[in-house]
Parts: sequence; structure tokens; C-alpha cells
Amino acid sequence: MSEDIREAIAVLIKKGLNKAEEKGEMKLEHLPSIHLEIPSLEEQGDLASNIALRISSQVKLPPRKVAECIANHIESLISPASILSRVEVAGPGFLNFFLKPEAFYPVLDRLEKEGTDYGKSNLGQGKKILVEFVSANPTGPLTVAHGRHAAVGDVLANILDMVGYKVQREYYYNDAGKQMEILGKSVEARYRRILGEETVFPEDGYKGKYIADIAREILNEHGRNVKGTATFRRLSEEKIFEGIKKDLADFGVKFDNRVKEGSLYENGEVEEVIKELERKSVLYEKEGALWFRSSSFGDEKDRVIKKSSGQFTYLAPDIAYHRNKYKRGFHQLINILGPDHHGYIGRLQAAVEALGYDKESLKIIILQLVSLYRGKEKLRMSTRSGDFVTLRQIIDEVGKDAARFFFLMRGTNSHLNFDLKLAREESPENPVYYVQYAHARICSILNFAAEGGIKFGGVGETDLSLLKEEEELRIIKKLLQFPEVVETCARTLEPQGLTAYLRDLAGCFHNFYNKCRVISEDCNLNSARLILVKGVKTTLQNGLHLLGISAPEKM
RNA sequence: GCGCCUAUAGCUCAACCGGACAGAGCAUCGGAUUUCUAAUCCGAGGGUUGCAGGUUCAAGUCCUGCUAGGCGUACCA
Repeated sequence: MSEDIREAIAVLIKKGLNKAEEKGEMKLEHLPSIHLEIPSLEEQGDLASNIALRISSQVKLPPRKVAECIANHIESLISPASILSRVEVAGPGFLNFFLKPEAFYPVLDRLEKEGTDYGKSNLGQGKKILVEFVSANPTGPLTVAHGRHAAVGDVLANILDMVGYKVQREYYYNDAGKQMEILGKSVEARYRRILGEETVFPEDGYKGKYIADIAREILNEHGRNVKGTATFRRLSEEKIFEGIKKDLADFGVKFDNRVKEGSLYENGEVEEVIKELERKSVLYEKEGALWFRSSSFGDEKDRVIKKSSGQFTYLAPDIAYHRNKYKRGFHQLINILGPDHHGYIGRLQAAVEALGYDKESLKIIILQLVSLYRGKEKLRMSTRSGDFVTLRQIIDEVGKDAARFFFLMRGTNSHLNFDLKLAREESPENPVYYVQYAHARICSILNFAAEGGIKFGGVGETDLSLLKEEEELRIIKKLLQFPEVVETCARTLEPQGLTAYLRDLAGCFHNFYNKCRVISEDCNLNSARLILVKGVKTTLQNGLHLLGISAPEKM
């Protein structure tokens, strides 16, 4: 429901309350905020208010009584010009508002004018926001789990952009740690083995086939005399990153920036942040190590930031990295992490607060795991053993569109069961096609109209009041909700609402399609319906665009 | 031990700041196409929201306890 409609109804409620007070029917100390919701059932009107239930104890009257009183006064305010057609008191004391169709038609005008901008808002007020996601260390190809991270991060970024933030997508990775060391050693061992040398494969080494592939490539490109784990590490990193970049590109994800952990050491930011924390007296020494007093900022316990060996823990560059984000002018940070990192939240937010930033400005999304199925069969996965399904395989097997949609269908907090068999099937059970099909159908109608020489003008020269079928009004009301849905997704950082909305909208359309013909003998009705259908097309397009999924003209 | 997350229809999941009879899809059963794409639509059945208490006019939602599963609680990343 659009803002202006909500506002208009809220004003009516306030007027109704004022009148009731004037007449001495009730006495209000303070007015709670008026919250209007869209009822789940159509019989309950277009908007509903629980205001009577909220104030009933305050005015010492039964809720239904209060509701009836307000309703009566509102009714007396209804004029032929108002958008309200009637108010009802229902249930324990709800006020149900039924609006006239004219209240909804303006959305079609808006759609015509705004086109691909429909859904934009100014919630973000141009603030800079940084979304950090995937951030997989280049120790191997991206897996399905990374795929979910990529899809969710990318779409959240799209959504935040839509509601008026200046968004940057960032990928952070550890190029100098132990994992990369192991990678180097693993590749080196394979390389030597290919050369026929006797080698011991590292105990924790990566065993995937890709390790041998890289070793072979290095052999082909750099010959038989490559030496030193550091060299193998560097070459492997490059190779793997090429693959990661390609996978992400084919998945429709493009990062604005990539930050290496090592760079934070090189430019001295790690040392700097330690000094800054020392100045703020939040560090102390114990048992030969340097500790961060994170428990003073809401973390469960204090954390070691510099080991007794003199080396920093991962926490040090992490804090430096987040400080770096703020220094670059971002005042809102979003990190998407896996469930194995949820211990991070406390210490990272503690660090942010210790540095003098608002803890709330760092939002951490813990994105739950993905389990892969092929029909009933559950696939086992383990990165270390090399026994995993890659994002590449998913893209190749089910396609980018289906993969993205599946990754976005669940709440971030829910485990995701991804059935490869279902995602690949071009069957009605596959929800991606349901939405895309609606779009393709509309394109087909528009083509049919064009080929038949059926012209239709703009909203201005069309009698929209001809759109009075139940199915038509349902669609229009649904279209009206789109900007709100986008805003809710942005506020809750849950892209799931968008996939659900698009399925709903597509459903409304398919329903209408089966009931009503768009092109008929009635020219005026044709025009009105073509405008309606075009509005659905624009909205589907905008929604699919946010999801990074194509909107095919034909299927 | 302590902390976080999860538990809703046979299956996979929804439910906006606590609101009305807890909603979809799949699966099952029955129906719809001479007409713009049947990858579609309509209808039916299916529930003690893990268990036990509590708060309130109102609880899937908040509080307490319990059960089951996942994860964290590293001078690993």
C-alpha cells in the first residue's frame, strides 16, 4: 500500500478519535502510533487498524465499543471524493477499511512514468554502505555454500541500491595465512610427483583434483624448475582467483573491490589499529600475549590479538580492516558470514565500539548452510578432502537463474535444501519458471496486440475504471505493494521477501490470464488491460532484475 | 558447563512492531484449453506451531523450564 494511502487513512482515524473526544465519548491521554496492516483475508478489507484494541484499557471502554465509536465518526467523514468506501468493525475490535478502486489506479500511472525506476525509494538517503560477502580464501574453487553467499550478498546490494544507498560490494581474503601455506605445499607436492620425484604429501593438504590440475598448469607454463613454496603459493592463488572471478562473473556477481589481508600489514594499518586500541586502553598483556578487552563491549570474553609468539591473530587484521572501512567513509557495514563464524559477531562489534563507532552500524548476517540433494539422495561435502560440489557445477547443471532463485528462496537463517534435480527440471514444480513464464506470457500478449494493430495510449487517455474484475483489482493492489516489499527486504536484510512477492504477483497474473482475455472486441477494455498487463511486466522485470535473474520474452 | 541458531501440514518453507479462522508450493485426489504460451488455472482433503508453564483483551511471535538437532565457546583462519 502506498504511503499516501496509509497516511490518508491514518488521518481519518485521528479525525475520528478527535470527534469522539469532542463529544465526550472517550478521553485519551496519549495517542499511540497508528499502525496499519494489510489483512491476510480479503474480507477484512484493504487496510486494518488495531487502534481500538490498543487504547481500550486507556479509555476504559471495551475494544469493540471503541472501534464502533471511531468507525461511526469516520463514516460521517466519507465523501464522494474520498478514497474510502466503507469502514467495518470486526473481530475483537479491528477497524477494517475498504477502499474504492480509484484509490489504486494511480499506481498504473506511476508505473508508466517510472518504468525501471518503479520500486525506488529514499530510505538510504544516499548513505554509503559496504556489503562484504563471499570473502573465500583462494584455496580452491567456490562451492555451493559460496554460491548462496554470492547470491544473497549481491541481491542485498541490489536492493540497498534500489532504496537509495550508495552501495559497494567487497571481497576480503587472507592471502598470507596458514591455509594459503598449505595450498602452496599441496600444489608443490603434486608438482613434484608429476615430475616423478618422491614427496610426502602434507598432512593437512588439499586433496581435490584441482590441486593436480594447477600443478600441471604450472608445469606447462613455467617449466620444470619452479622452486619454493612461496612461489607455488603465489601461482596457485593467481590461478584459483582467475577461476573464482570467472565463476562469479558467470553467476552475475561483480565486486567493486577486493581487499587482501596482507595489504593491511604492508600499509601499516594493523600496527596503527593496535596503537589506537592501546591509546584507548582496551588492550592488556597476560601470559605473554596481548589481549583485547572485548568483554567490556559485550563480548563473552576477552580475545588474544597478538600471540606470545609475537604474531598477530586473525583478529588484528580484521579489526584493522573494519576500521579501514569506516575510514573510507562507510557508515553502514554489512558482513555476510557462515554459521561457523558466528562467534565473530561479539568480538567484531566489540572492536567497532572500542574504536568509537556505533555498534549498530555493523550488521552481521549469519547465512546458514546449504545441503545438496539429488532427488532424495543427500550429497556429502568436505572442502579439505576435495569432495565437494562447486558453484561452477551448479551453474552448468541448473543454470544461473534457477540457482540464484533457489539460493534466495529461504530466509538467511534457515538451512537450505537445494535439490539439483528439481532446479534443473523445466517443470511446473520449479518456481523460477513460474515467475519467468508470467513475464514471457505478457510479452506474448503485447506482441499479439502489436501484430493485430491494436494500439493503446497512455494512462491519461485510458478509462481505467473498466478494470473492475476481482482479479484485476488484486493485481493492481499487488503492484502497489512492490516498493514496500523492496523496503522491507532492505530493512530486514532478507531478500526472501522479494522471491515470495514475485511468485505472488506472477500467481495473480496467471489467475487473471485464465479468467479474462486481454485482447477482445472492446477497444477501451483492451487499452485498460494492456496498460495493466504492461504494469505487471514492468514490476516483474524490476523484481527479477533485483534478483539478477533474466526476464525472458519467450519460453 | 556457558552462549547463539533451529523446531510450524506427509515434504520444503511463510507469517510485517504480539493481532482476527496459522498461509503458500510440492505431493495426493477431482476438474478446466475450438480464443492472447497448459512451464497455466479452479476445487478438495491435510495442523494440539517440539513439550510444560507464565505474561495479555490477544502468543507461532514475549518470559521461564525442558527435549532434539546444528554451531560457537582456540595464543586455527
